[in-house]
Amino acid sequence: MPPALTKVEIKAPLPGVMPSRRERQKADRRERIYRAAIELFAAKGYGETTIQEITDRADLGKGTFFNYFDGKEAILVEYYRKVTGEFLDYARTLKAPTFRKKIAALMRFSSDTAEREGALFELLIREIFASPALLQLDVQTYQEILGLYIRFIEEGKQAGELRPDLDAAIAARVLAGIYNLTCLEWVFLGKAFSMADMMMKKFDLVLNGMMKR
Amino acid sequence: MPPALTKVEIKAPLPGVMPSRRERQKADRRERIYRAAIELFAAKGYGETTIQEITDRADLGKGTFFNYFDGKEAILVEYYRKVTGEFLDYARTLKAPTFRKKIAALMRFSSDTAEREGALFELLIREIFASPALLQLDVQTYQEILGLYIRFIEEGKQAGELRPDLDAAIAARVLAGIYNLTCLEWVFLGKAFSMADMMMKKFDLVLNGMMKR
DNA sequence: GGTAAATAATGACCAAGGTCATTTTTGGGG
DNA sequence: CCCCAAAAATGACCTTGGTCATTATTTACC
Repeated sequence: MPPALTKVEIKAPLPGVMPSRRERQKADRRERIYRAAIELFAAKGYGETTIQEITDRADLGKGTFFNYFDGKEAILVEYYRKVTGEFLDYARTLKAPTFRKKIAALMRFSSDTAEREGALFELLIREIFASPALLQLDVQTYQEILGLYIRFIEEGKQAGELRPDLDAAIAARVLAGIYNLTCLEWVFLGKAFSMADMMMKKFDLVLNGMMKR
Repeated sequence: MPPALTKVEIKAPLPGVMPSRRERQKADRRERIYRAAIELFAAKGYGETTIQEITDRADLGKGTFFNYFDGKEAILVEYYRKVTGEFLDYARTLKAPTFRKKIAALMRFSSDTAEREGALFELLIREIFASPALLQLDVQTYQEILGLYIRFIEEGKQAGELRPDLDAAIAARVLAGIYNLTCLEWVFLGKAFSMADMMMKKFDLVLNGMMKR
C-alpha cells in the first residue's frame, strides 16, 4: 500500500495556487485509487482484480471508487491516455533525415515503451477491444496516427524518396496496420520476437515491394 | 420463438444410424439453445443478450444452458468455427492463375461473408479479443492462415512473379496484417468502404512497393 | 408394468461490477 | 465553539454470468 502522501500542510493556501484541504484530499484519494488499481493490474491482471480489492488497498469504501472513476475500465483509459500521449508527443516533434529513419524511430519508441511498461502494456493491448471506452479512444488515436503517417509520406514524396503516385491515405493505413498487427502478434504469440525488428522487416518489405522487377 | 422441431418419429430407429430418444432430445435442445442465442445476438447484440433470455426463448431452465455450452462465449466459438471453417476450406482448395488473383479471391470471399452474415460478423470481430476462448481459437486460425499465405508466396516465387529473395514468413504476416486490420477498420470505422476493395488497394501497394524506382 | 440406476433439467445460490439512498465529513458564518 | 448546508464516503442492493445440490426423466433390466 502506498503511504498516504504526507505533504507539508500550508496554513494559508494561496487560492487557485494551492487548493483547499478538500481539493487536496480529493486529489489524494483519486491518486491512491489509481495507483492501487495499476499496481494490482500489473501484479494479478485486469480481470483478476476486483474493485473491492482496489478500494481495500486504497483504504476506501467500494462505493468511493465510482466517485472518482466511471468504472474499472476508466483506470485503463487514463493509463492509455498517458502512454499514447507520450507516443503522439514524440511522433509530432520527431525529426529524422529520411522517411525510413522516421518510421524506424517510431517503431523503436513503441518497442521501448512496451519493454518498459511490461505487463501493463500487454494488458492494454488485451483490453482495448474488450472495453468500449478504450476502443473508442483507440479509434480516435488511430485516426490521428494515420494523419501523422500521411504527413511523413507526403514529405517522403517531396524528398523524392517515395513514388509520387503513391496514395498516401492507403499507404498510411498499411503502415498503421503493420504497427498494430505486430503489437497484437507480439502479445498474443507470446513475445517471441523483437517488436521493433519485426516491424522494420515488414516495413522494408513494403518499401521495396514483393514483385520481381 | 422457433417452433419445436417436429421431426417424424421413427418407430424402430436403426441403432447407430438413428440415435436414441435421449440423444435426439439432447441434439434438439442444443440446437434450440444455439439458434435462440444466435438470433438474439443478431437482434440485440452480444452484451445485451442475457443467458436467461436465451433459455427463455429456448423454453428451458437457465441452468440447462451450461449443460450444453461452457458459457455465453461458447456460442460464439461455435459460430466462429463455422465461418472460419468455410474460409479455410475455400482457401485450401483455391485455384487461380496468378498470385494476385489468389489473394483477390480470398479477399472477395471474406468480403462476401461479411456482407452475408451482417451483424453477426461484426459481433465476431468485436468479441474476438474480449473472449479468451475465441482469442485462443483465432490465434490458432491465424497461424494456419499464415501457412496458406506462405504456400501461395512460394508458388508465386516459383512462377517468377515474386522476388526470389522474399522472406515468405514476413511477407505472409504482412498480408495477414492487411486482411486483419482491414476487417477491424471496416467494423470500427463504420463500414465506410468496401472491405475487398480496400484490401486489394493495400495489397497492390505492397506488391509494387512504396519506393521510387 | 415395475423398479433402480444413469442421465439430465432446474433454480437457489455465489461473485463481482455497478447504483444509489443514507450517513459522515468538511467548511463557512455567527 | 456551534450549527447548517454542501460535498463526499459508504455499504446495502441490483443485475448477470456461472456453479451445484436437488429434482425429474429416461433407460435397462426383470
